[in-house]
Amino acid sequence: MKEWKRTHTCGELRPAHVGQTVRLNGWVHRIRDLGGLVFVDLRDRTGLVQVVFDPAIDAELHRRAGDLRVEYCVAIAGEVRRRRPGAENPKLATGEIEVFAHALHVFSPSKTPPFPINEENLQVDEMVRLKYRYLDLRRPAMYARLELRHRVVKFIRDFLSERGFLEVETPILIKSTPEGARDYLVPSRLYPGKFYALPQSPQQLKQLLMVAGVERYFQIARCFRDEDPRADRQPEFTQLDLEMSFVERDDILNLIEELYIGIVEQCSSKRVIKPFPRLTYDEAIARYGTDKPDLRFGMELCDLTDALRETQFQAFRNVIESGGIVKAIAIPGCAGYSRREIEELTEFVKRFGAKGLATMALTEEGIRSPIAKFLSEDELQAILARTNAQTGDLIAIVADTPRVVHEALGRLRQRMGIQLKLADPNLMAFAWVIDFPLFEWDEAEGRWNSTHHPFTAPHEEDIPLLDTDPSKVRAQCYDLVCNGNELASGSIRIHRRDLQDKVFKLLGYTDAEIQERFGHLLEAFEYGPPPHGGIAPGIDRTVMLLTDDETIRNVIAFPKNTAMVDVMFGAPSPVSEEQLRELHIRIVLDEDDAERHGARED
RNA sequence: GGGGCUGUAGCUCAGCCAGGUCAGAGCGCUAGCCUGUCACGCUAGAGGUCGCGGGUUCAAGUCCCGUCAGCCCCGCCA
Repeated sequence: MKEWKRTHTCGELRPAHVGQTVRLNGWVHRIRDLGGLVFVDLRDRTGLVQVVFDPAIDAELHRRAGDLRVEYCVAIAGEVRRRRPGAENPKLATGEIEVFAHALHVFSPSKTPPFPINEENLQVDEMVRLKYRYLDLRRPAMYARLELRHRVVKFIRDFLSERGFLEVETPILIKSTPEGARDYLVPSRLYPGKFYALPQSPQQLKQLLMVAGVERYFQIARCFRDEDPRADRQPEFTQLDLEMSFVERDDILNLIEELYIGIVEQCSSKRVIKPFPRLTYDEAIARYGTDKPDLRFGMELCDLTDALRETQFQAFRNVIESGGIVKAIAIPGCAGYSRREIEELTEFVKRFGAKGLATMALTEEGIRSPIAKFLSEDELQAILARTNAQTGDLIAIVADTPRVVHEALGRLRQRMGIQLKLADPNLMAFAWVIDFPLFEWDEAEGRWNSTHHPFTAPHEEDIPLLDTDPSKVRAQCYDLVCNGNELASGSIRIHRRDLQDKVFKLLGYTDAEIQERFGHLLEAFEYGPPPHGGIAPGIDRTVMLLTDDETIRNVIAFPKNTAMVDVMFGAPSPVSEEQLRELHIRIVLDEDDAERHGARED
């Protein structure tokens, strides 16, 4: 290696280097063999440079260059020369110069890669990319993602360090507390029949750090949740976990707002809207039908309930009389939608519980609508006025319970915003959503659930409602949303033992359960816990938004696929009898499982 | 647990909806030619159990059933 060690990187060479003899290390990106002259684009992580093999310099070397193949890992030594006039390549940062090789060393040859490394815009089957992830990551676009992620995390570390935060590591092997998502379990060898769990988040640990007097904590924390995957989810993912003592909500909101403005402005070329709008949960639901609205476009939900209270259209009237609501959105420019296209939208909203979708197309010739004949002129005018629809728009109306109406129209709004390209891809439209309800009623279980988590503090003035109407208690919690994604979630925590007990009781925990699951935290809270609160932004999603990726997998170096399989390593995999014996574990498969997956290593 | 889409050469795809020259294209690969290319060019060639199994038919990438795999979504994600 020593005599071939590089003096320069490929991407840094400029006309200023002309005349210098340089050594370069890298991979053969592309070869153009003209017979009498061989051009090789040499690539390292900094970029590309053109190397020329000229028989006039060394005939034998020129011959050997002809044997090079793509992705060979090589060193070359040569002289930097300015390119002859007209031969410059403005597409390359190094395009004004080239390196005339006088020596070549092949560190290692390469088989032909299973997919092209040198084609930027080729969409390759993700299964193949994941299997050969080390080759996928060689592609400059993928390296750029790793690099961006590094810069984002470094910015976070610097930003918080400057503000007095301490980065503290918390354990990966902790205790299973069967709240929320399914835990990943790790069997204990020393304690037969007992298990550790991987943290879904360091939630309780960071609160204990506040009791410990750390005051300002953060961690780039790996979290594990055994739930079914999605494009924006992985079984393990990374959060910026953060907690502060002696603060109130706005201290955290202001800090994170400044942090995210910094991330976007320092690490990307996207725009942010400052300051971040703040919406209450109720407002977000009412206007956008979701608690994670995409604010890059309008198309807000309009309430038609009042205007249609006396309507003769039974479908609406029945809904309203039984306590439901009627809302609408005006979808711009879609008045020309065919029956088939409208039918497709109807199917879409039905997936979210709507019984149907009423539409009114505002064409040049007037209103085209299957329901117009059931509505009075006043009612039609009210709908037009409230939706502020213009000629050419398609008004989409859903009548149902508030929950269904908001879900269906909220999803339709988001989908159409993207489909109609109303959302500026260069804009990061952040917003805070605040004042979530502390509890939500769980129909299936017939009890209250925490909207955020059971340590979330209620608003002071709402505490009396805990005894009278828990559904009306607002939580001191907050979500950071951006472009229709939830990026972060946090809250001011309960630090009073009596209040915490009261909340646990409301959630239906018995004293024994409270003791078993939260005893350690509650005991700590008997030793002078400070008022505290925190937040946990998702790092993967943050980076994914900055890179415009459709999936979180693209910003994770070694992700799992949607079957939760690591196709490069082949994990999960069977383990040996010996390993199982040590862990006191016996595999019990039912017949279907046994047929589909062997769980033992033979 | 449920739904949708996809599966043809190493890669990206056409062919399927009207079953019968349907084993095809581009890129890549191999060989030859080529001294200013930069997606080099030109010539020739190799390469496919059309995901797998079954069925219908004289005949199946093509139609039917099942199954596997991938992606997306619903449920789930305190």
